[in-house]
Amino acid sequence: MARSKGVTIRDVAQRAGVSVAAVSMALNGTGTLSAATRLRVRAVAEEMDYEADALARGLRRSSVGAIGLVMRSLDALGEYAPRGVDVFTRYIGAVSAQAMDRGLSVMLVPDLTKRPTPPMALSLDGYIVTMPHMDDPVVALLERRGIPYVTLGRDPGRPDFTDWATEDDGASFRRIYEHFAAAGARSVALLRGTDPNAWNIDSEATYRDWCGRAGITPRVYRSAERAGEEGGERVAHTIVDDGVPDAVLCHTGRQAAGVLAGLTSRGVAVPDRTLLAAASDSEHTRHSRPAISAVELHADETTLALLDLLQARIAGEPSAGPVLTTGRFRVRASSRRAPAQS
Amino acid sequence: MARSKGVTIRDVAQRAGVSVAAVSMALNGTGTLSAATRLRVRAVAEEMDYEADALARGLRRSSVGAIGLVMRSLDALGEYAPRGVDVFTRYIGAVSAQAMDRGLSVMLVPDLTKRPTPPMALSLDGYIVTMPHMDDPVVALLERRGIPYVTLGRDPGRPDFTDWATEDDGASFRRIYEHFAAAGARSVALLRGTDPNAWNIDSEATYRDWCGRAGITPRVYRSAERAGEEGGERVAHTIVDDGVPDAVLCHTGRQAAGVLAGLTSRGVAVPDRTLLAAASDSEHTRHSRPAISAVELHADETTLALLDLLQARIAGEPSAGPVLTTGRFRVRASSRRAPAQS
DNA sequence: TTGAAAGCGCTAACAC
DNA sequence: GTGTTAGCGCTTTCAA
Repeated sequence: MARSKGVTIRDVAQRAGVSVAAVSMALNGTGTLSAATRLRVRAVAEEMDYEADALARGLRRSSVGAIGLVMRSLDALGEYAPRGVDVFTRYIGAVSAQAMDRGLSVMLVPDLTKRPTPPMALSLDGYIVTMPHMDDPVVALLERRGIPYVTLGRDPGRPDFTDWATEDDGASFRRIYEHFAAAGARSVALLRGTDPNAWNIDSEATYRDWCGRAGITPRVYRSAERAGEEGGERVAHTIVDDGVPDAVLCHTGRQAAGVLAGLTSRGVAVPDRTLLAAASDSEHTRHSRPAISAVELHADETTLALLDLLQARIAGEPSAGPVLTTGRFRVRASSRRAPAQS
Repeated sequence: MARSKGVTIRDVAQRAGVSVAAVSMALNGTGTLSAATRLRVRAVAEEMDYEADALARGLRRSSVGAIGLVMRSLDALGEYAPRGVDVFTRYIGAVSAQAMDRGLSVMLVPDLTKRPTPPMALSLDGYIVTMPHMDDPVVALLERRGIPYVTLGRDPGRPDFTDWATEDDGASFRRIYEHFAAAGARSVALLRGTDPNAWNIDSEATYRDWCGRAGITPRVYRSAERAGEEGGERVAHTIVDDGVPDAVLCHTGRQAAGVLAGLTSRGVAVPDRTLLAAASDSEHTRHSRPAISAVELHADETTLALLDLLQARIAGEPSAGPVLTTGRFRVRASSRRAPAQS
């Protein structure tokens, strides 16, 4: 339907009085054609508003000028547009925009292993997989099919895989702990998610490591990402029951907002009694009262690296990864001792 | 490359001991096949992890299960990831997410008329074009090629075209003017953008109409969208030179942030002396001091309508458009007489 | 320097 | 019921 009115290579050939092969060569700059024919064919093609069909071309070349983006965190969430959570859409936007600048189109694809498989999924030139899980089936599928891919965040199950980039979460987390410590916090609790990705796994490790150095007893809580604010709120009660810590760090903005609500409802003042921060930003962290300190996303640098890595992979060049970019912790009222407006 | 390892329909046919046609029929549920063969073929296909090549399939069917999204505002901006402006990425996210739920993939495509044309662009099943311009070449191209499309925001040059949806901007603008008036504003200036799209054109008309009814002399200023905050700041000076109005409404968040800066630098206090609001939200409106009142984007409802319209168009059904969804004006400190924290 | 022809993997007539 | 075959629009040998 979409391609019904298309001018084909045959039409051009006929009009130019040459063979289809000549047209193909002329337009792709391949083969040995006289400059004259080449020029004439190009003129005719231009005039006829001819545009090679990407499908047919891809069928031969097996390259369609488009890459896929699959966001595992959203797949896990079971919801592709969670309210107020904008980190994901920002990644999508950043990737799409930068890919465009390279002449690549980006297709957002849901969990590749779920049926029915999105039609074009297996025909794309390559993939960016965000936050792959331990033994991620999507990664396995890509691997099995020989489709080039890179990941945002390392693949926790494959330390040897180097085609990944991420913001330096370890550094961000440490900065937050130090910020807490500087404000006098002695006990710090961590609320992490349950997706088995590097983000959760490595961050807990960073936390335990830091606790070890600081001589603090680790207190790790968990709440599924999909439980959102409610999950955070539930955990807040447990935290209070276990004894109010001086500071709480939550992985997601939604969790942090829930924890804030929970703590407040139990009479625990933030930031006066307990400091609060989130390791990823969202509408929730920005608009809570008090606003919640968080690591702000600056996707551009990371997605740039990812595209570089992916293009190298597609071209069959050796990996230059992994790439770590800097995260930026933004201090807001929730972790400032002298409360200020957001 | 990407498709190198692929199992083809022939492999399946051979293994199942049937013809390729039988496999095609079995998997697509078409033709007349005995239940037995159908089942057996399916089993074999499953076992071999066979997945039909979308390219080859599309070549025959001319339908690839993917739609394009082209954002004219970003094309005009010349920059696909403007800092702090998240309305666009939110649209992208919303569309992608909802399309996924319908088994459609979304491909973000830059200006279709610019060379080189994104390879897959002309092979997609349909398009969503956001904010088409007057005599938009992208729309013309789609039209010429017979590719179904719908638009976010009406096509200003074609009043008869009905396949569009948008938030009810007219209502939003009127609500803002009334909000201004209720706060005692007598003179209201408008700062609009220069892209020749419905958003700019209709909003100015709404403004002039409202001024007429309210007996206010219209004061329309313009600043190119791509001029961003700087543009807004420049205009602020002109506005002050022309005489400080009681209120200023800016089309974009970036413009509003610039106007705020400009007014402030000239000693005009917001909101004490002059009220300020923006007709579209962004990081700037949310994080300025004072925070700027703005129409918050709730893309879901609108994108839902757009997808409905597009699917109808693709299916060749009659148009059910246009669709108007409700915008939501969020009052913040910049337009509240008793200043409060953001 | 050019053209003819063989497919890429698939679907849909049309035979058997 | 099932298989054969003719393409979809393109690229790419291989001959001419």
